[in-house]
Amino acid sequence: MIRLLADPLRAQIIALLADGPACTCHLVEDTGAKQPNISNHLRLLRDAGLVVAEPHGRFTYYRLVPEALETAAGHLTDLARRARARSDAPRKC
Amino acid sequence: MIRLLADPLRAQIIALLADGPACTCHLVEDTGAKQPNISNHLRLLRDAGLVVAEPHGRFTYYRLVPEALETAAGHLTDLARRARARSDAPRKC
DNA sequence: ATTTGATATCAGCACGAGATGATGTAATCA
DNA sequence: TGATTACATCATCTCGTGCTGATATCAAAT
Repeated sequence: MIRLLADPLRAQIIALLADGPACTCHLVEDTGAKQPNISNHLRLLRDAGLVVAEPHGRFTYYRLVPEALETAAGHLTDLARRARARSDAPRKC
Repeated sequence: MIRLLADPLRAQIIALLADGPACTCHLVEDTGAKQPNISNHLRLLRDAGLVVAEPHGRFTYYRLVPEALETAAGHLTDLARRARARSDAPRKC
């Protein structure tokens, strides 16, 4: 799921959504990317549970799911913790 | 830098290194990937400061840098925190 | 000194992911 | 109803990135 955070445009979308829910047109305007492109990325983020879509009339608001980001963060923190704990246990060749 | 954690093979390398420092041959053996491939990935991880190389004779031990992972984790946690704080401030269309 | 083994580097290729244009759908407004 | 707006989906193309084979380097072993 961290894989999704790698793409620059997706990272920008997530950063924008961190400032509060926004609809597709906002993201298109702010990023300068074409609308189908944004929609494609939003679909991936939605499928991964990183964002949720909230239809409001003909607008679709997208909202970040903090828990998903925290799960990813926890994964990285755990790797760091394990690395520290086993830092003095190199494998033998 | 999170970009580097996206690739599956690099993620596997990092997971292996979280169990303690290991040399290239270990990673080649454990992942089943070809040696030049592993070396290429290690180079990228090294350039990004995610791992450090420690030459021991003709072996090269690689060690995870926990601080780098924690920095990435902190970035994600911060995004989650901001998203929570501004969750009820949707932009107007 | 020669060989062997571990690793790094380089050039070329192949494949997949992102970008785009065209089109479809649904909701609002005239 | 027809027109317009916001968004989603589809087909296609391009281009970057990872993978590989060949080769170079350097250290230990013989």
